[in-house]
Amino acid sequence: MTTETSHPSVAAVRSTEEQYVEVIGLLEEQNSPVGTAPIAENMQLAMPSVSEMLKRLADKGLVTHAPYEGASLSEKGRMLFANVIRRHRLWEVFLTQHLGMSWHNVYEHACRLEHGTLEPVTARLGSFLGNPEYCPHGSPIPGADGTWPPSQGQPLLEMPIGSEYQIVRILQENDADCLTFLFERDVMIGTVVRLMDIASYDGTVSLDVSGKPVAMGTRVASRLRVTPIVEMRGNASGEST
Amino acid sequence: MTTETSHPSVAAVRSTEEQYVEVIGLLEEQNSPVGTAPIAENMQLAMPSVSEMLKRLADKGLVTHAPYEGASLSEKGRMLFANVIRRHRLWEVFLTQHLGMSWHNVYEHACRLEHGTLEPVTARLGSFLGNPEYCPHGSPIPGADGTWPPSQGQPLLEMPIGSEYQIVRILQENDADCLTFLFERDVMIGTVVRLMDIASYDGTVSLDVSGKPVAMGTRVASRLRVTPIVEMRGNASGEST
DNA sequence: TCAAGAAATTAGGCATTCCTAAATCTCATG
DNA sequence: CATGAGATTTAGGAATGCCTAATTTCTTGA
Repeated sequence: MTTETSHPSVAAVRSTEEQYVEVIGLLEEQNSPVGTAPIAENMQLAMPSVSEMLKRLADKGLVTHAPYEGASLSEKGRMLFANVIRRHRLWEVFLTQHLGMSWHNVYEHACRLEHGTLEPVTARLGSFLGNPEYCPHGSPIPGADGTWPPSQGQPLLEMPIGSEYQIVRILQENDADCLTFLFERDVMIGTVVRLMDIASYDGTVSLDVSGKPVAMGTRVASRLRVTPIVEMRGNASGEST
Repeated sequence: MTTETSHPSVAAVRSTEEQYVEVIGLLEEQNSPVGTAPIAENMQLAMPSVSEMLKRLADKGLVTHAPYEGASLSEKGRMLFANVIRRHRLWEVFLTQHLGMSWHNVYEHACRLEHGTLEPVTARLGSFLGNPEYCPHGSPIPGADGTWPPSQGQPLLEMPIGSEYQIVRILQENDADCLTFLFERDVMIGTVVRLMDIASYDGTVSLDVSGKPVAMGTRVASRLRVTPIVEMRGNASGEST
């Protein structure tokens, strides 16, 4: 903190590095440290490319990385991560709320915009949007100071069968195919679903989405985060469209 | 037009190439073809870097370039140019009108955003902004089809002395120092100025900006484009702030 | 315990895009 | 028409960031 940069987005941080930090940070939310393979798969790169870059990120102090043991974001890396995610998710909010784009395909566009967004624009974009705390997929948006709003929702698969829940978050928002799958079945943030069954054989999950049956595998279902809905007789709640 | 891309922003056009095309296109508005030196100066690069890239842009069919004779955008290059400028200036409008940024420093930010903006976002951003025809510096914004609105204004220096004019365009909006110079003297789009004098000795231009005298050299003054104001007695017109 | 097999790294290359230094071309002018 | 200044290109090299192929390390089950 001597003559160092105060805003990670401004200084000598290459756009490629930001992308790596973003992916590593997101993967680390699932399990840490992150191996080379998941990063390579996520970024559609060959493993040696990732291996090499991890070394360079470690040199820059953005990650800690002992060979054969995966990578974790350093303190500096986590600060950059929060900043990148903030930019990313603010753009997602802009793209959906103001440009009318659909939540299931804004990830890629936000990804492209985030790396060209310097701090003055980030700050003003935040104000313009009303400093939202959650992105269109329900994930938290770090504040300008790097603090995270609480994560919302509990895993749908851990909830008792038979009750109704409102979807408040869909994880792994960078998996476009998964989001499209859900989008086409009207499963999105705010949707009220009733958990009908989790098949003991292969784990297939059956939902009722405002009267329509929807089935999905555990891989998809495990990404849904919900809050319980208080059951009211005679009114199945009114947030379907 | 066989299996080619229809939108230049999407396909195999590198962001670096877009920047070169943008600079070449802008410089070509002053005089064509454009030499290696002005490009290098504008992009803050060494001349061999430009020379080499011009060869590569020529290979890609974006410019025509015979050695020692400067470069001009090809048809394909002009299409890309219009598209890049469209994205650039739409972002400038967004940054000033919606994020409240000042017209004199949005160029750089728009420059960073433009290269990450794919067609769906460009189209929706255009609609969101009401498909404006002019950027905050008064330059025309090409439409989605690549057609340009007419250029506005006439050179201030070609106007008769003593009359009032409204500034409708400031050229070379990528020259931040020049824009700041003007900004600090309240000379901007919409400002009404009276042309007081053009010194025959060194060409220094004297203006009256709502009662305040403002002097500037020809290099700056030659970038101002104005429309005449019909003189009305007893009302010096009311657009100063 | 030990040998697949999976995961990760090293080795060696390539494309992009920049640089400095040196050579070359153009053009105005004496 | 020769020449020197200035513009431009060529030559040679470096950093980034990706690749394939080969090697090394880790893990796990027989």
